[in-house]
Parts: sequence; structure tokens; C-alpha cells
Amino acid sequence: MTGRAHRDGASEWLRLDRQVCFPLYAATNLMQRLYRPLLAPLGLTYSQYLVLLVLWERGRTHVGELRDCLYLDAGTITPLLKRMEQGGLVTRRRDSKDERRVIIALTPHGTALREQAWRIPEALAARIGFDAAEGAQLHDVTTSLVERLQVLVKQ
Amino acid sequence: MTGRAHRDGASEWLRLDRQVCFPLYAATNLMQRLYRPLLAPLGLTYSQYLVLLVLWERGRTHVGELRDCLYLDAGTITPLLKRMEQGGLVTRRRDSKDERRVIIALTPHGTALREQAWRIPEALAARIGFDAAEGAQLHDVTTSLVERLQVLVKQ
DNA sequence: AGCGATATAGTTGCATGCGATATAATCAAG
DNA sequence: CTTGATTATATCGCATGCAACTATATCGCT
Repeated sequence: MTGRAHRDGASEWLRLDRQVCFPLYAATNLMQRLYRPLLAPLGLTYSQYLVLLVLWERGRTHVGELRDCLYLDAGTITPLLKRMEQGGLVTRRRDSKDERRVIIALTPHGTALREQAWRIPEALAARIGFDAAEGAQLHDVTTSLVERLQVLVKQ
Repeated sequence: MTGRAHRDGASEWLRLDRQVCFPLYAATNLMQRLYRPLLAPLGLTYSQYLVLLVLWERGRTHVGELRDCLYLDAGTITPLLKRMEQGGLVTRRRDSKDERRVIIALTPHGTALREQAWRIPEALAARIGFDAAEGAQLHDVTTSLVERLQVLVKQ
């Protein structure tokens, strides 16, 4: 492979508008910027909101389950849950059946937020103005990408 | 609207597997986890790599142009560029034509990294194993989302 | 020239997000 | 029963990412 071939390869592969991952990255940043003013009145960040989505469905879980559900690292989820405990959203206590585990459960305040939160995704969908087909396509493409990436990250 | 209707609405809108933004968020995190071990040998983070993509195309720019290209905030891009200057990747100097601006240019080291970087997107595409159609669909869907979100974030 | 408005970067404070490492509890093989 | 391996969280250091605010330079209007 010649130096010239390297440069030609670079021209193709290194163009910003050819990157698949960059619009994903940009969309995620912009999306969180749209969520922020909607979640701030509830005292929530986007990742805290995701934790609550899981808890509102399951009632209670443990740290590892949240980590797996949200595709996060242990070093991310533990401080996140401690901040949510400080904020009165969840409780953390060791599982008496297995003292390695920590059970995460909703406080009354965390439970009550559900009644205010359910309007947020609706409001956002309306604001973005997706029609059903576009929204479904985006959902399906990104969900299948997550499934594929998850396997690769685990090796 | 009754309390019962609220809860029914919540059941639909607040399910994690119905969220459009969550798989976007998860895919971005996983994707950066895949990039990290490829970029670490070059001493780069993902956002630093994106800055270099722009500079390899344009040669030199100023801070605001990078901020706009990458859809980042001023509070993100300035410290990022200072770290890249510390790392010997770029230079920062005031524009003599307009002292408000700061010109960002590549150092020889930053320029030379292009010869090692061009294999990264290729390697990643191969690793993820997208066929051309899937990759194109993902690119198009997320790119059009970015365009739409960009308008909303600017108000 | 003078001055208020605008544009461009920088600064501060806070919340992620992750790799590497540490700690404690449970499991498993003998 | 004991001891090494495994599992479940926690901790630490570093790099983002953003809102709010600040400082400086340029522009526009008179």
C-alpha cells in the first residue's frame, strides 16, 4: 500500500459527513439539550429520568439490573444512584438475601413524579414533529444498532 | 382528564422500550466505548478525534466554526481545545484581523496523526458488520434528525 | 469620535460516563 | 471447612457537555 493510497483512503473515510457515528453523537447531545428544560422543573437529569422509567415499570431492582437495562458502566450508575438518594428520589439498601447486592426502590417522591413525567415524551414528540413512520424507523434502526453494539462491547 | 387517564397515558408513554431517544443515547454510549480502545493508542478521545476530522479537511478554523460543525456548546469546545493544545495536537492564537476570534491550526503532530487515523472508521465499520444499506439508512435517519433538532435547540 | 448593541471566547459549577482498581460477599473445588 | 475464583458494588481520576455568567473586541448609529 503506497502513501498515496493512504491519503486517498483517508479522504474517503475521514470526511465528517461520511461518518455514521457522528450524527448519532450530535443527535444525542442535541436531544439531551431539548430534554433538559423539560426535566429541570422536576429536578431530574436525563439519566436520572431513565432510572425512574425502569423503576416505575419494575417497582424495585438492584444496581446491576439498572446498569444492564441502561447500558451503563458500574462507575456511572453508582454515583448516579447516590445523587438520586440524596435528592430523595430512591432508597438504597443491601439485599439481606445477598449482601453483595444493593436494592434500589422508589421513595414516595420518586413515585409521585410519574404523574408529572408522563407528559414529557409526549411534549417532546410533538415538538420534534415526527410522524409515526419516521419515529418508528428511527426507533427500529437505533434499537437494532444497540443490540449489535452490546455484543461487541462485551467482547 | 381523570387520574385514571393519567396513569393510562403514563403506561404508554413512559415505557422504556417505547422511548425513541433512549436507544439513541444507549447507542452513542456503546459506540464511544468501541471507539475508545482504537483512539487511545493515538492519545485521542472521541471528541478530540472529531475536531481533528474538521481540521484535516479545512486546515484551520476558529473556535466558533468548530462549535457549530460539531453541535457543541462554547463551554465544551474551549476546554477541549486547550487540552488538545496541551497535548501538542493544535495551536491556538488570536486572529489579528479580528481579535475576538481564536484561530485553531494543526501542529505537525496533529497533521501526522491522519496517517494512523484513517484506518479507524474502516476498522469500526467492519467490526460492527453493517452492510451498506443499513449503514446508509442509519446515517440518513440520524442526519435528518440532527438537522431538525438543531433548529429546535436554537429556538 | 462616542456609546450602546452584538459577537466571540473564556470561566465556573455541576452531572455524567468510563477504565482501572479496590473491597466485600458468595461460590466452588477439594 | 478452607481457600481460591467469581460476583456485585464502590472509588478514583480524567474528559466531556452544558447553563449561566463574564470579559473583550467589533459593529452600528449618531
